Amino acid sequence: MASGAGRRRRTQIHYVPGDVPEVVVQRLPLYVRVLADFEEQDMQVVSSEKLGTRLNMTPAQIRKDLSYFGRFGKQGRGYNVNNLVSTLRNILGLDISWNAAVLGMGRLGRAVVAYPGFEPEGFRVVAAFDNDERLTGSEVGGLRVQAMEEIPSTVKSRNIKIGIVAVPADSAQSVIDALVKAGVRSVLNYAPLSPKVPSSVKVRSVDPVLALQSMTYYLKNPADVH
Amino acid sequence: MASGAGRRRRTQIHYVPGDVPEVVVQRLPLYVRVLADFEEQDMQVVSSEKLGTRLNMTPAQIRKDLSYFGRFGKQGRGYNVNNLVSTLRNILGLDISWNAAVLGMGRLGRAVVAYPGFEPEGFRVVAAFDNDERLTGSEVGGLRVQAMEEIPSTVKSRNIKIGIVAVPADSAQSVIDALVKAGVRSVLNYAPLSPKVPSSVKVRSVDPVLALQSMTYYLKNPADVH
DNA sequence: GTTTGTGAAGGATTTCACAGCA
DNA sequence: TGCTGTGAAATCCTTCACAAAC
Repeated sequence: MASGAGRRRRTQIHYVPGDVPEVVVQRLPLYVRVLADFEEQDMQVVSSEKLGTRLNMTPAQIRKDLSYFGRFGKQGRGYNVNNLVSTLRNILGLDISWNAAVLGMGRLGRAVVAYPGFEPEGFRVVAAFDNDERLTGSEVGGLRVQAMEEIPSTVKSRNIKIGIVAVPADSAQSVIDALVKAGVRSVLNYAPLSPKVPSSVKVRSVDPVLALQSMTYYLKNPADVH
Repeated sequence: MASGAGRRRRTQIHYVPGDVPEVVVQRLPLYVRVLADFEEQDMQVVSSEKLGTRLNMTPAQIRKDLSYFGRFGKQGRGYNVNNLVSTLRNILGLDISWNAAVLGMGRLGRAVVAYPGFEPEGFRVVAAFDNDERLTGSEVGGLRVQAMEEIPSTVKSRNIKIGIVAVPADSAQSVIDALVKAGVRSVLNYAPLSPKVPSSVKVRSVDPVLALQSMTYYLKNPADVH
């Protein structure tokens, strides 16, 4: 122990996970995304002002968000792009890759398996499940489709930490229950329902229809100001 | 004027759109969804308690949300399922159908055009756009792929109110600018960026990668309590 | 007895504004 | 001078708790 003496130690200190508001955690990936873009453009340093402009957020919010995790900036200069992006990736666990299973091999599940956007971000779809016996045993995107009964063993053997649920609404809860029982604590849910999970499990739902249905309110009631 | 005398008039009164918090509007479609399900099961009446159980929300929040729009319940009984679902549909503008255009005919855009979940909810994809000349003129899901230059005229002639953006990140902003210029005020964005739009325009982004990237935080830092 | 609708309280999140540092 | 980090203030959102209604 007795950590590094070096020069001035400035970064990496505090951050007690439990103290960080969930909204803040949900914004961190946005920061990572623009920072990665700035990095690609060989930008060395960036201010909260510039990040805010790019993300349509106030600079104060960005500074406050980052302050939950440490002190990463330099007064008068801003943030070192490379440092900040790699620190945030580390905080979020994006510096390692995560194995996921896709549940449901219908139209949507197949699209998810074929989706090329996960792999480059470190998410690997390593298993595919479906309850239809006409599908189990067949291949989808290089994966053998397995029966749901195999969830517990495969989750363990393949070190699966994330379940991506693409089954119909009426079977989603039972599939999620099975995932949770098998130890999965992160669920990306494409089914149109609000699943019940223990508080130790995170669910994020992706639902374009819900998104549309709240926008029509504003189409119907054009706000005078907003 | 001098509105209905009848018996007691209870419902449908107030609601000044500008006063309703956006979070509340975003939850209304959730209520519509469960109510529609209850309706299908021939349930006549439902309490905020039951709705809350189904949605993992407190009954108080549901009652408060609904109270922004009127007084729809009966003390001691609850809400009439049929009434409430149709009132909420009306408030949200879900009692009419909306025309949408899909922009970008790559893998994702094609999937969106083929997606069977929009039509039954009253969202019609009536136009498809792409800038690649090898695609324009061809057919995708029964739609002729049009060049982006045709956005203004087609938005008007086909009464398009919603743009669904499925182009790469680097062309998304310009496509959205074109939509906005053409009068579109609702954008469903699949591209990985935070687009800039005037405050009169609503954007909702669908991004499974962002959703995953914030869940890994909790995988990495299992909360003691939460 | 049950459940709504809602002021008031409480909690969470955002923004302000400025001391302090580069 | 320029910009961060952060307490304090302001705003926003949720929950409480209870009178009123059925």
